[in-house]
Amino acid sequence: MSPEPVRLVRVSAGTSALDALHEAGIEASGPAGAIAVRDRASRELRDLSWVPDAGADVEIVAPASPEGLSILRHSTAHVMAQAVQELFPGTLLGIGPPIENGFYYDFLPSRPFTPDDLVAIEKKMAEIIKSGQRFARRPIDDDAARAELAHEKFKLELVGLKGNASEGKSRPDEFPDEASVEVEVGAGAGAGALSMYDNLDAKTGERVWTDLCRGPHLPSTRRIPAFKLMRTAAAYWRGSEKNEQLQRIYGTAWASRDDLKAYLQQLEEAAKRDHRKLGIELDLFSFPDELGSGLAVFHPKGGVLRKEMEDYSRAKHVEAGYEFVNTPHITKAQLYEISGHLDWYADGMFPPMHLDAEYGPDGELRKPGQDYYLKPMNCPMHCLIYRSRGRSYRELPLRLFEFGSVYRYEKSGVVHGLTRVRGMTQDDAHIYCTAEQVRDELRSLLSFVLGLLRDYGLDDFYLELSTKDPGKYIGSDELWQTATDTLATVATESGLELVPDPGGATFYGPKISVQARDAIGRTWQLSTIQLDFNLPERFELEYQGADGERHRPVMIHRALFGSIERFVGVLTEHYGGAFPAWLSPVQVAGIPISDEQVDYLRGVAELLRAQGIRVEIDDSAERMQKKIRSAQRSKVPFMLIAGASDVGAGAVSFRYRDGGQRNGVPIEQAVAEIVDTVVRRVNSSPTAALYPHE
RNA sequence: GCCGCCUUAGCUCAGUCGGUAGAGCACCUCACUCGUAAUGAGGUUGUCCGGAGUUCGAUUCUCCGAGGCGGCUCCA
Repeated sequence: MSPEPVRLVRVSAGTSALDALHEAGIEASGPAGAIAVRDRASRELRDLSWVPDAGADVEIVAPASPEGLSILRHSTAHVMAQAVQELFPGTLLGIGPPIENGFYYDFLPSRPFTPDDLVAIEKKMAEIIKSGQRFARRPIDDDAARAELAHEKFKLELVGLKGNASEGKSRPDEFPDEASVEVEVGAGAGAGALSMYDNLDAKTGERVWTDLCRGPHLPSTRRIPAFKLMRTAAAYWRGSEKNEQLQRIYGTAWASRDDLKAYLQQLEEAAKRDHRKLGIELDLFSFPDELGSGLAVFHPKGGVLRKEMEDYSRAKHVEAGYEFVNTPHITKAQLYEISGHLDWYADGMFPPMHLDAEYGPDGELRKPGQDYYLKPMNCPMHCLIYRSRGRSYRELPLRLFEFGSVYRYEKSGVVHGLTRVRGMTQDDAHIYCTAEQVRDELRSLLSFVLGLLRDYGLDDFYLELSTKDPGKYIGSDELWQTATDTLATVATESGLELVPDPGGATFYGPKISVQARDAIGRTWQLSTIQLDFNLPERFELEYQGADGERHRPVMIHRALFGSIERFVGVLTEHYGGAFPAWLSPVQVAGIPISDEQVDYLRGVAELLRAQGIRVEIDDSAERMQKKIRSAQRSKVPFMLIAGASDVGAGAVSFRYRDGGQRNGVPIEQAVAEIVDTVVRRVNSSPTAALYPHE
C-alpha cells in the first residue's frame, strides 16, 4: 500500500466539512472519497458533519486508508451492536473498538450467542446498512450521560473512569486502550468531553439507536461496503479475569467487496499452512491423548526435521565458541527457591512430587520429605555448573549451551499445536561474562542469532525491547537502567526496527526479542536475549579478576529458536510444508515409469545415500502418474523419474515441486546437483528454471 | 483456569427424530507395465472419545471426565 498524498481542504467557520468538500469539488462517496477528516491544527479526527467554530484546514480521510478502515470498522461495530440489541432486547453493551483487520463488540446477553444468532445478526446488520441511517454526534455532559446510560452498567463505568482519568485519579493501566474509543481520556484538546452517537432514520430523522462514543463515524451506514461476522468468544470485562465475562463477537469490514474477499482468501491461505494440519498430512508429529495436552511425539519424518535443525545449530554453536552441557529434568525445590522462580511462576510449574518422607508406626513424621519439581527453566542449573568450581576472568565469556527439555504447566485453554506446549526443548544458552564484556558479547550474540535464523530461511526481522514491569521485578533500579540502556544501544546498532515493549520484561532482567515475519507476513517471536544481573547475585556467582579480587559476572540468557518444537511449527508454516531440500524429511522420491526401472533407480538411490541424501523409491503397484501425485503431495523437493530411455542413456529425469521438469540428466550430474543443493543449504525450492541453458 | 462449539474408520467428513453406521482418500489383493498430479476390479478397517445415569434398548438423551477448536486471561 503506497501512502496517498495528503489532500487538504479549507473549511470555513460555520460550514460543515462535507459542504467544504463539495465546494472544493471533492466527491465524498466512493472508494477515493472521504469518510472523515482530520483537523490539521489539533490532529483530531472529525466527522464529515463537523462544523468548526473557526476556519480549519482538514485532511481527507479515505475509506481504504488505515484511519479510514478503523472508522469504517468502528461504525460497523455500532451497526452490529444495534442489530444485537434489536434482536436480543436487554443485552448490555461493553466496548466495541476497531482492531487489526476488523472489530469486535462485547455484550452481556441473557444467554451466549450461537452460530445461528450470528447469521441472524448479520442479516439484521445488512438491513440497517441498507436503510442508510445517519451517524450523528451529540455532545453530552457527565451527569446527562449517567442519566441516559443508567441501564447500561458497563457504559456507566466508563463514564466514571473517564471522570477519574481526567482528574488524574486513575492510573493508565486501569484503562484499556480499547476503551478509549468510547470515551476520551488523558491530556489534550477535548479530553474528558463525552459524546453520544445517535443513529438516525434516513427519512424521518428519528433516533433509532444510540451509543456512548467519542467517534468519529461514517456519515451513513450505507458507507459500509463489505463486512462479515467471524466468530463469537468470551472476554473479561476490561481485560481482567477478576471481572464479569462478556460475550464478544468478532467481525471484519473492508472498503470494498474485493478487499473483503482478498482478506478471506488470506485467511484460507494461512489455514492451509497450519502446522497442526500439515503435521498430520506430512506425518511429522502428533499429540496422543494418552500423553496429555500439549505433549507432542515426533514421528520419523518430524524427527528428521528436528535432527537437521539441531545438528546445524550445534555445528554453528561449536564454531561460535559455545560449550555443551546437560542437566536433569527434575530437581529439588531448593533450586527454584534460590533462583526465585518459585516466587513468581509456581502456578506455571507442574505441582511438586513430595518424596523421601518417613513416618513412624503411629503415623508420626520421622523425617520430613522434600519437594521435587519438573524443570521449567534451564538457567538455574547452568548457574550451578558455573559455580561448580572457581572461575577465572580468563575463561569468560563462558558460553554454556544445552538443548534442555523443560516442562511448564500451561493452563488448559492456552495449549496450541507446537507453539504453546507443556513439554518442550529449549535451545538454551547462558553466557557469563564481565561487565566490560557485555556490550561486545551482546553485539556478536545478536548477529549470531540473526545469522542463524537467516540460514533457516527467515530474513525479515524487527526487534522488541521489553523493559521493567514496575509490579514484577527484582534487583536495583540502577542495574535495570544499565541493562536496559546496554540492550537499547546494541539493538539500535543492529539497524533493525526497534519496538518498545514497556513492562514486558521478566522479573530478573530486560530483554530484546527478535520478531520474524514469515512468508505470508505474519510475525513470530523467536529469539530472546535477556540481560540478568540478578541470578548471578542469587547464586553468588564469582570469578577471580586480573586484579586478584573476586567479582560478580553478568549473565545473558538466550534462546534462539525459542523451543525446537515451536520452531518446527514456525518453519512448517513459513514454508507451507515445502521445506528446503536440506531440511526435507524425504529429499528425493525415485519414480519408475514401470517396474522395469525399479532396480536401476535403486542403484541411483545408493549413490545418493552414500552422500547422505534421504531417498525413497516408490515401488508400489500404482501407475507413475499416481506416484508423481503422491510425491507432489508429500512436497518432496526432487522427484527422480526413470523410464526406458533414461536407463538407455544412463540418465534420470527431474521433476520439481513447481511441476517443471528436466529430462535425460546424466546420473552423476543429477547426484551432484542434489548433493550441492543440500550441502549448500539452499532454502528456495529447486526448480528447472535454475538451468536455463539446457 | 474461564466462555462457546466440537469429538463417528489411519485422514477428511456424512448419518442415526433412541433399535450398535456410511462415503472419499489411505491400506490390502488381483489384473494392467504405463513418460510428468488419481488405471480398473475386488476387499479389510470402527469399544461412534471415556465413565455413570435414564431406558426393554444409548453412538444418539442427561450428568461427570478427557481431548480438540475459537477467543479471554496467562506465557520464566
